[in-house]
Amino acid sequence: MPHATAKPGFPDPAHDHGTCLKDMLDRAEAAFEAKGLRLTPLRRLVLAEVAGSHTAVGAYDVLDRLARKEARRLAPISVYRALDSLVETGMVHRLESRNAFFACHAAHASDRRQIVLVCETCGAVAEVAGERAFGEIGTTCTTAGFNPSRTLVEVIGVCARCRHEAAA
Amino acid sequence: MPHATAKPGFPDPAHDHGTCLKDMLDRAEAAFEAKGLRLTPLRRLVLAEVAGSHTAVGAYDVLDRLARKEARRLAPISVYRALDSLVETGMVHRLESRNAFFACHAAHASDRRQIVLVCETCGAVAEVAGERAFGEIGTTCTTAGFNPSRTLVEVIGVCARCRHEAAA
DNA sequence: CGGGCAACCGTTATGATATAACACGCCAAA
DNA sequence: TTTGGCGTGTTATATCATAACGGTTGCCCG
Repeated sequence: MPHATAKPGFPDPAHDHGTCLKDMLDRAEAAFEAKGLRLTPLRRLVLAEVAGSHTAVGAYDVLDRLARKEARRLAPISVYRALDSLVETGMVHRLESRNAFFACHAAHASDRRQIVLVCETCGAVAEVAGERAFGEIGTTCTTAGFNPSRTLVEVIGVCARCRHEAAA
Repeated sequence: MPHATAKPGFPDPAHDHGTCLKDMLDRAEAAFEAKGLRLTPLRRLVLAEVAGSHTAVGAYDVLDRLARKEARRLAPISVYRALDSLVETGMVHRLESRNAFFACHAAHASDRRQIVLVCETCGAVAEVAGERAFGEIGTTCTTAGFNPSRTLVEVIGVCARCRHEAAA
């Protein structure tokens, strides 16, 4: 059973990230198509940078990395525009608590009910299904007479792997 | 029954905000004392600005308002330092999704298990108890082998009052 | 065909949010 | 009375994000 993940959410560090990335690009192709948008070379580059790791990256990180690879330096706005399109198509999410972006490896539905886990040790970001938690939040909102349009759940902590390493 | 609130969470617009503010300052006095910190004039001013409404305000909003009232202009860092101390004592929370700050009118325990509701129409911010939701999130984290240290739940939507007004 | 529209990107400039680094005064505890 | 932590001022800088305008491309549709 190759590439098995011990726990849901965080990736095994031994996983084949090349495959990971290729899958992302395939899904992106479809997602852009579905929205009548184009997955242009620029967007592809930005997506590749964001999806290059399982951590969240800032827009200017993307900018710097691309500058190194591409020899030309993009304007910040270009990166933000690319990121906007990637967020809009659901390929990338924004990590609000850090003003940063991370790739979505899950292809979840447009109604995102995912809990975002952020490891403060290794920086990895994972999404896990949060149906029950989101259900409770919805109930609480209803009780308060509040009509939610967007719900954000981000948890900062330590992932299983880092905790085990710390114990060693 | 004066000053009754129709729904928990959001304040009645007719409530006596002067009392509200005074209560805050009293609680602040105690909270700073308890942490061995001082509620200095500067911190008091910043708290008063943040607590002046039930909406979230940016650090530079505070800065601008104080500049108008005080005739001198503080450096941004001074406001941020004051805000840091207010956040540390729990008098003010940060609204991560907006890079802004709001006053905490609840005196909840240091382990904050509150859902933050943000009305996108009137800008008001309310906190409501989220025991069950936080419980579910905790369970999900455990399942994922994740050890949480800080959990953030922010819901953007429309409060009861604004919804009723929109219907009119 | 070709007019028009929407998406896309470049360029320049600016706005908004946040912190680094260093100096000094205050005050309370040793 | 020395010392050490807290609080603030000052200056400079880092980091995050968008406004406004112009030009190109691709595609739909008359």
